[in-house]
Amino acid sequence: MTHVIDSKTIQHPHNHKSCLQQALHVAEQVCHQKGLRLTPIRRRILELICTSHKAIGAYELLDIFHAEDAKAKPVTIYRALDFLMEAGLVHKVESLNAFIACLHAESQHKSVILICTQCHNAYEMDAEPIYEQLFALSKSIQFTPHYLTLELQGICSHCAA
Amino acid sequence: MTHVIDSKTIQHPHNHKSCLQQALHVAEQVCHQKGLRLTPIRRRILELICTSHKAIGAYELLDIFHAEDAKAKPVTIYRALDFLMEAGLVHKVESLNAFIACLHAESQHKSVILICTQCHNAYEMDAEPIYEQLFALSKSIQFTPHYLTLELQGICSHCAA
DNA sequence: ATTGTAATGTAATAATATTACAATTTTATA
DNA sequence: TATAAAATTGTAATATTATTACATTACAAT
Repeated sequence: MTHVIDSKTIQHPHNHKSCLQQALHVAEQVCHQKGLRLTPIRRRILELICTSHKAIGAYELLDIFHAEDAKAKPVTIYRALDFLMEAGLVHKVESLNAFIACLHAESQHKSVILICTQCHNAYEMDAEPIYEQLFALSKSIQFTPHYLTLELQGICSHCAA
Repeated sequence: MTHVIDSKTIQHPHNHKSCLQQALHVAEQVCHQKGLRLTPIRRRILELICTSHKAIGAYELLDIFHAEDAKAKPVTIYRALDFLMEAGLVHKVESLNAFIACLHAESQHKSVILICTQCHNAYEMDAEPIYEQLFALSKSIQFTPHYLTLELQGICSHCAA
């Protein structure tokens, strides 16, 4: 598998096609199980997000999708994103105002998002113990926890090497 | 101390004036120590942020500040915010695109921001052990950690009661 | 006093996200 | 199968958040 490399868009070696297949397969299953409709637009937006290992912005998605479907408008993308996030298939990276696919959508969502500030790749790592501790800590001061935003910026192993 | 209460702006009892004095005093110290200039604009913006226990948006700040200084433009606010964040006096709440004053600016910044989704108050709680664990965890997979975004949404004790 | 640096003024615009309402498609069921 | 209800998509407009570029002023160091 070859990768296009430039200063702004570094792709580390990775079997991209299979992780896309895997993600879409899981998405189908999750939606079927939850009685949700993974329509062509929604499926395609998910595909586009999966195809990038960087967090991708709504208007980047729009640029790509609009080339395939001239009717697409900002709200087309945001609706699809809302659906995909609601379904747990996509996460918003708040510190980037951008979106990543959730590669373990079928199970828990107690993860930290690792963001490389050099190559801009972003990926999730399980962090359930962190959630447990923070939730416990917050309950100890009578704060009822609902949703945790947990994003770590740094330099990934590929870029450090 | 009396408080104005409405459905959108709940103020829990709190000695606001003293925490404002305290924050400004610390800000002066921090800036002096670091050789930074807390100009009137910067000081006033910090004051406005401190005066709210909710995270406050840049354009909310602009509305208030513009009434006092008709020359104020968006970039006036963003410059002051950049300075205050750089100085460690203010934090951006990424999940709200809004800003809070750091009430322990003189010491460490390893905290979690607790955001009440009912009254919208936001405050920091020390979470150093969480930082240590996450940093250790990320290093164990050769990810070099630089900056952590840690924000917990939920219901505060006042609102739960 | 002079000069370099930092801060502010001013205008324009970019980037991100939402609202409102109409049209169409899908689903459920009469 | 006809049809009503619900969900999805189309379309336009606009709101919200943030930045860039360049001119001017104030400050600090010599």
